Amino acid sequence: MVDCVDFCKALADDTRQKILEMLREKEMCVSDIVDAFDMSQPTISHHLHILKQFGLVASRKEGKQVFYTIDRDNVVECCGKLFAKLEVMKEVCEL
Amino acid sequence: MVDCVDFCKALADDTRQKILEMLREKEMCVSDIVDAFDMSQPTISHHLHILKQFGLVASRKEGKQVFYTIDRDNVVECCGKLFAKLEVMKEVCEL
DNA sequence: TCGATACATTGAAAAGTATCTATGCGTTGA
DNA sequence: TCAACGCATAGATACTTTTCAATGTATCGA
Repeated sequence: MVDCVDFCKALADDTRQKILEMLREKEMCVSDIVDAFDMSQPTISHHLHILKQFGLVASRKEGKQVFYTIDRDNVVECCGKLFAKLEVMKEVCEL
Repeated sequence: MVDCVDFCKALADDTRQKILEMLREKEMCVSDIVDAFDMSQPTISHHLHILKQFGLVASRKEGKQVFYTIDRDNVVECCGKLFAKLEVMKEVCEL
């Protein structure tokens, strides 16, 4: 679905990688994520938008809050594509 | 060695991903790579510099030419780190 | 219905990146 | 020794990205 370059662009930012790490653990709403960073809410929303646009996260609205989760299936698929492209699948899986 | 964000930044460009794909096959000198793109030689050198800086490729000088190769060990290590960070190692290796 | 809350969007400024032309530097062959 | 070749570096420009303050929108409770 998403191509490898876009996938890497989505990951090419420290804040976004940290957000993804947090979402590994559990679903989180925007304000929870904002609290974990020293950044404004619009900035976090911007990063969430990029992550969603490239399919790395999904969102769900519940009342006033919007909850984000990792779209694990798509992340797995993109990682697979990337590894195949770099021809390192075998070696990485042997790590 | 190289952190996950830098690794992704190095990969977050179409030209650089294509260069890496070409280098999967065989070692190549700069002018060979330049010939494969519709871009100036300095632009390609710029991309090679980024790939090298972040440890994705290595270079070797031979006379007037500089040959580039994938630094496969480091790429594998970075991919492993990234997968671990995203906690998708298991799923990707089952693809 | 109104104010407050949670989040998204807009617009602008600053920083970063990709690309080019021009130039520099090392190597080779004449 | 000099010209040509292969590549890197420098400097400039255009584009993209990150960030913020301000504002908009939907939802909830009073």
